[in-house]
Amino acid sequence: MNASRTARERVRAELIREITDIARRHLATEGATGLSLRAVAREMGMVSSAIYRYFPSRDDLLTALIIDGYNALGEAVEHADAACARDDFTGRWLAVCRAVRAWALAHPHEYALLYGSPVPGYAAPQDTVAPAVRDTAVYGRIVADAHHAGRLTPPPICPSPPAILAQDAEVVRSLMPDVPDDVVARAIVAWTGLFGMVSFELFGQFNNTITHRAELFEHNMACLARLLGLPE
Amino acid sequence: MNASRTARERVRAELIREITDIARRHLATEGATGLSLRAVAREMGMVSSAIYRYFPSRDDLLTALIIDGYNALGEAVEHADAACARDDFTGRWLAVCRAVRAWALAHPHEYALLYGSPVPGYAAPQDTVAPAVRDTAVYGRIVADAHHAGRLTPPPICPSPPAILAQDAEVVRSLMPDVPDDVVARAIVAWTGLFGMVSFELFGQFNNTITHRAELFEHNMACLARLLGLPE
DNA sequence: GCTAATAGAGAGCGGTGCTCTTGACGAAGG
DNA sequence: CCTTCGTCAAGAGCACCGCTCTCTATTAGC
Repeated sequence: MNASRTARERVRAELIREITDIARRHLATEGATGLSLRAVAREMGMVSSAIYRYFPSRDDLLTALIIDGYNALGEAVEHADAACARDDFTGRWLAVCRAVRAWALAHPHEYALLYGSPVPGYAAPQDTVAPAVRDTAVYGRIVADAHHAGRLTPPPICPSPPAILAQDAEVVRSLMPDVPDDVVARAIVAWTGLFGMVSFELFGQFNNTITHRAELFEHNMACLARLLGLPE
Repeated sequence: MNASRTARERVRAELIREITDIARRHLATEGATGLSLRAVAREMGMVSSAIYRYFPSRDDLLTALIIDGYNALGEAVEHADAACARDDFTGRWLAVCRAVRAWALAHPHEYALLYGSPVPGYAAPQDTVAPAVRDTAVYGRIVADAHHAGRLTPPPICPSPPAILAQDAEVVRSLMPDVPDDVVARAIVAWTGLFGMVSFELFGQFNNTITHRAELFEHNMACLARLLGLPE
């Protein structure tokens, strides 16, 4: 009875898995707007209406892919960080940067889904927020570790953040505990700088201009590391 | 004969203008994927097939909107820069940053079209590249002006760029003449940082985290100014 | 074994981009 | 002046989309 129930559940889970797999493949080749429930159903030998037994709408399928994407990126970032010596904070930051860029280049459409223009009419449900910060959590840990090890020497060039940002810093501190406001602010600069760089490359802003993208990326991330206060 | 020909051309130009106006309004409310030729035609009291006399495909209409968007953003940036004292280089940089952010917040869907995920299957034709660098050209002038005025003091924290980037720097130098490679590299860091920040805010990455976005933006752009070497 | 839940199939609605054909109109040339 | 030719709006139609509804067959649980 329990076994039989799980039997049905199992085939259902298997079908859901197959749907998302096919959908992810379609996403990778055609992009988000080219993802169609009917095409997925066709490839599964199903009639289109049957898909709705498993995903009540196209947006729900998209949500599943988004969550998968955040988790895949987060996992890649976690692995990259884990492969570094714990006290090599600059190395950990650079490893995270490279992991983000590599994953984005390998999965451009998924990256666009996560960090590109939001799909109109689509509101990210609450289930996405936890996977969405997996990569940021790794980054926050690096910043916090470096700070607590006394290896984060703020460059003298940055102004100190206005007092009003203290509230927001408090929220961000859940990812990088016990770090002062100015470090939080610089951490945001570096983090947005990383994704600005990756997005520019991936979304075509470097076309006809930058050819040595890996080298430029490496150099720019080193610059941001210095701005963040990481040692050389 | 010439007058009559221009008469026909005139009504044609007027219709094209009306189509793009309506399309831009639809784009602003529904976003790029919600832009439909049929809806535009409906609003014009035309039958959908008639639109194809003026825009051979949906992508061509999109291209027109993209060019308009680049020009609108470029114009906003040019005006913001022009309103500053020529030798207030930091002020000019900050004015450009604020102009980009303000325009993006006012036209989120157009910004997404320009700097968000590329529309799948859409390749930007060559006509878009000139308008696309209007804002960057303004930025390049600021950097070059500051450098030649001797007001660009490179912070000691940045590594110098690898020699291989010299080729790409040569291309970038068409926008900021006679500027050394290391300045070019830092200029790219700041520029991608600006758009990374705007994109994060606009694409929802700051949801549930950052509330004082204008203040954070201001502070971060000041940080990037210092990284760039601009005076306080 | 019977009942109730579940899954798939099919038809259908309104929408999309795009193509092709048809008929009307206006401008240019004999 | 009249004809010819290019332009344009219109309509029908194709293949696709998301999504809903109904009907039937299967299956699980009592």
